[in-house]
Amino acid sequence: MELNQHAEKLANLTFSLLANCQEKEIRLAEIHGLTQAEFRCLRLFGSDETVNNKKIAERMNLSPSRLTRIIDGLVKKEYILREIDPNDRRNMRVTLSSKGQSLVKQLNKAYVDIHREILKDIDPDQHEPLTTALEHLLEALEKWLEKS
Amino acid sequence: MELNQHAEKLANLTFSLLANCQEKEIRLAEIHGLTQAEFRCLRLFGSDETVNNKKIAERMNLSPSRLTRIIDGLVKKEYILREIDPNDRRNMRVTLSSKGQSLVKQLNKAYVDIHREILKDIDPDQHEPLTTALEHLLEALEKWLEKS
DNA sequence: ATTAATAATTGTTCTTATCAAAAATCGTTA
DNA sequence: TAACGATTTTTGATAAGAACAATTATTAAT
Repeated sequence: MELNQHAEKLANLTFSLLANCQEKEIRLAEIHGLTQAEFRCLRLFGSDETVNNKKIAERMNLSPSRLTRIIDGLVKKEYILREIDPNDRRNMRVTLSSKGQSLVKQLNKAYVDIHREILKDIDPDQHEPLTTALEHLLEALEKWLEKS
Repeated sequence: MELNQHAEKLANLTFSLLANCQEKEIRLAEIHGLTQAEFRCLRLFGSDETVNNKKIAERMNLSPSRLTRIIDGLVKKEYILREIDPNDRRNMRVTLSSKGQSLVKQLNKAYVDIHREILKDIDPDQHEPLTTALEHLLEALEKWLEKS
């Protein structure tokens, strides 16, 4: 009864949130002259991390071949560097260029700024419960995805 | 200080939630033999609503021409009916077939079921704060999108 | 009665993404 | 050490997703 109503409300909320978050990502990517895929790819880089093509593909849930082209674009735009891994010449060592690093830093900052603005519209007493509840939600969601 | 940390945490959370929710939608669509677009389209139908092509396109943030093809698919799969609006013969009256209605009902039920399962993993005391906080988050997000 | 405006469709084109095949390299084992 | 199998990336072909422009059918307005 209570549970059902909350479940229903939660379902509608996540549905709307999903749509709005997607819209937000599109806007942010546009602002920086990147495609959504490029934006997501950069966003998944730790600022001074070195990974190979396949790892990124797994993180992004895309095929390696798709990743090759996305990285092609980011290399052409000079946001990332791609060189053969000397330890295993089958691998590509993909890293952020300095230009890429500063953009990622800027993107992360903008991303956090937006959420700070959003938090400003919410009663500070609710900040803590909001984040912890969302953590639980994420955890539960991941668990559901695993078993299905 | 406090605000910054919460903003950062919230940014990471919504980022991960977005990815997981997208994955969840993909899974659900697959289960029912629908494309993501078709799934989203059906999900946007009130169970006994009648709308025209353009309205749906606006709701889904897609072009009318794209919508024509999506609806083509759903008509072929016999989930919806499409007929000329007698009041204004330029319009198409798009409605759910009985088959479509039961599917939508089923989809909604499954959607709520998932969230009920998720809520089961969360302390009941947190259900109320979670939903209200999410409502605020959604509101604030919409406000941000409007002004940008 | 003609012109302007609106809704849907069709054809074309671009982007996004996958798959299969090829090329390069590595590890293992006969 | 030569050969075979496995792995990583890339390339080419192809399918699906989406937008845009042009077309058709209809309505509204002057």
